[in-house]
Amino acid sequence: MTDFKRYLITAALPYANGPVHIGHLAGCYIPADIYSRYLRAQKRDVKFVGGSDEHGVPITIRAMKEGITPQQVVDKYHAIIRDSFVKMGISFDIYSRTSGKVHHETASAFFKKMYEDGLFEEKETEQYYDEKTKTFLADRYITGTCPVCANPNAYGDQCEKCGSSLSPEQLINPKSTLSDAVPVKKQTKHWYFPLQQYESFLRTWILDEHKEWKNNVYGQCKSWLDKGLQSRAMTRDSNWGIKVPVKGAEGKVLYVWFDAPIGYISATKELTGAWADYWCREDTKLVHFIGKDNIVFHCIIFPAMLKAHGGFVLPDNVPANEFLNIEGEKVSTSRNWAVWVDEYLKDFPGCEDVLRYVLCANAPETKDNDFTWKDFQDRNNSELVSIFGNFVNRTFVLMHKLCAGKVPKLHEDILDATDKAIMSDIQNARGKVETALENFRFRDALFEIIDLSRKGNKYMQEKQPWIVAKQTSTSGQPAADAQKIIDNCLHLCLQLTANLAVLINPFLPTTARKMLHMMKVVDKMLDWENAGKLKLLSVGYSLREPELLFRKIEDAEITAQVEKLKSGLVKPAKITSMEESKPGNGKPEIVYDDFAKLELKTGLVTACEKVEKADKLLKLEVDLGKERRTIVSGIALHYKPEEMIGKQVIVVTNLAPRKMKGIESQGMILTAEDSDGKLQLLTPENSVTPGSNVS
RNA sequence: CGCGAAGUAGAGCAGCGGUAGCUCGUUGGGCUCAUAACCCAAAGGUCGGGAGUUCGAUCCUCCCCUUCGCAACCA
Repeated sequence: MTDFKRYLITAALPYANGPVHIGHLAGCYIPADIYSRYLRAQKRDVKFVGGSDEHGVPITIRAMKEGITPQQVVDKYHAIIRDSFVKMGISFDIYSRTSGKVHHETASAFFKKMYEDGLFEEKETEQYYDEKTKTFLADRYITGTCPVCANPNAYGDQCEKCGSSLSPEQLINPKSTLSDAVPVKKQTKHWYFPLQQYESFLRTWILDEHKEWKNNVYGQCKSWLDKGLQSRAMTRDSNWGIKVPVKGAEGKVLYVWFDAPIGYISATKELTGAWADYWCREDTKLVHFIGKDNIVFHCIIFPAMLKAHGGFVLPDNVPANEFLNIEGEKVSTSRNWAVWVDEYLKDFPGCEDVLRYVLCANAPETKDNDFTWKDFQDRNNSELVSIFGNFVNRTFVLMHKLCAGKVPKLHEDILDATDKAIMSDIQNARGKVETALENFRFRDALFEIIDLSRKGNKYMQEKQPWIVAKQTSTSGQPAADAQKIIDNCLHLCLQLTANLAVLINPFLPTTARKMLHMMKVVDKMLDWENAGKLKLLSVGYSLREPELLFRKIEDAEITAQVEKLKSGLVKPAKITSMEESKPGNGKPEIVYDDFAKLELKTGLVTACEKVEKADKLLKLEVDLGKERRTIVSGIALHYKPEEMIGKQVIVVTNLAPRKMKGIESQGMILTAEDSDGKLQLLTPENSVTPGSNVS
């Protein structure tokens, strides 16, 4: 367990169709970096690898929309992402990319070996195909009108407006998002990986041998295994990606979730000729840092692939974090509700460590957490500036004032209980931080360090050397006894400061370097073995004037960020596209005859009840004068059943009937949607006879 | 609908069978070396709701509610 010879740390490959935001950092890059820096400080053999994930359909679609090539898309974002990581101090030993040559060869060979060993199943299925752009369409890339709520922008797998799960067949007027073509079904062949064959292996390996994994990870794996695994297609129809290295597989590429994790292997290959030591020897500890959305791929599918291929180590742990929300709402890149790292770096130059601190201190380790700018400011101003920074600063200032700028002697003869307590606090801190880090509890580890500086402040307050200094002898200098007390206090505070530098180094590397500079010592002092030692600074050594480690963050900066976040918010896609298009609306012009095809009548709701097991559906009985009809409508989130009764509504009466949750709906009720997604019934201004024509 | 995780003071978190704890914030006091920073103290919670097991439950069991995630060819 503890005798691993090598450590291989991976952080999830960010998808190169956009920049990274703070949720990405908090989710895996910061914890992975802290862990790697900690291991390096312990002089362990560690490789920290990562890279951009550059394949997959969303990239080809972005390229198509922007009129550039997929390669140009990934080149652009790979550069931005890499730059953000470098500036944030994420210390990858290599940051590679999956469009690279080594990766193509590695992933291709990996697939080929599995293929030749007969580990895949070949299956022919029918899939939707866009004949105009000559591409197969995932359900996600087919849109049409939702049969449940009539949202015209529902996806082939789901309607985001009403949350209904859909399949492409259910959409009214299905269209390809790529070209407006009507999708047609077409035969296609793919290679499936029969995960079920690895079920018993996975069961033993995870459920029996890795009970120490985090609750969220273990729970989700157990759920998958209990449900039973199924074959999964490992190839896709696309021309962007890694060609399937099999005869007759033209126009097919490896599924991104097959190719991406192999990217960890390729990156290691690019880094070192000794890559196989890290991937193939049992005494390597492999740790994948990821966000919770990736759990199954890293705990089930990739390990099964590694096992099937043979010859690779399996991850020892997969400490997945939950998600970070922003100002109470979940991050959404499409709505631009995010704090982008590249923008933070421009807005807060020199404050990289502050963001590292806040994201670690508030990391979503056990549940989703919320990032607020107010909390960012509070943590900076109180914990970093007031507690940690201030301790270091007052130590240095006093040392210059009372000890002539040199490390004072420790007079063992007059050490009292308070001195001894702080000495053991310093010695104990290391163990606490180590335990927390070994168990991937980064928040706790960081807290222990801040707590140590808190104890330092308290110690100094009790010793109050500035008061003691006033006990002067006849010469006007502090009395000899008084000076001894001052010496001891500042000696210990300085040793504590040196310890803080060692401990904080994995978390806030830039801050640790600043502290080294003040103490005039070399990087070597940051070696982890120095943590807990009380003789890091030698007596008589002269130190520099202090510089401030952190600056206060003003209210104005915070309100500006909140403002920026809110003003940058993109309204739902439908509304923006309408604003952008020419006056009128997004749909093509029609003639009167098209409109006349609709039969619209007024109706009176006579009865209404909620449809069971459907969040959004109400079942209504509507009086249309000559007849009564049952209509199912997706308005339950906006109207209660009882308030619907007696309402006048406008009904489309010649719409083909459609079954929803087993109830046949014989019409459609018209509503208007305002900007925040709330539905309002359309209703006659004054009461009219049920069954009146609407035109 | 199914599966997983989470719901504890104003905020963020810990505890997980025996009189509810930490940090920040708030209020009051003290100090002045320190970036109006530091130290001390107080106020603030029927531990999501309900039932059960137990001498006793925040902690175990069951049901329900809320949030997030996963799955159904979304990386």
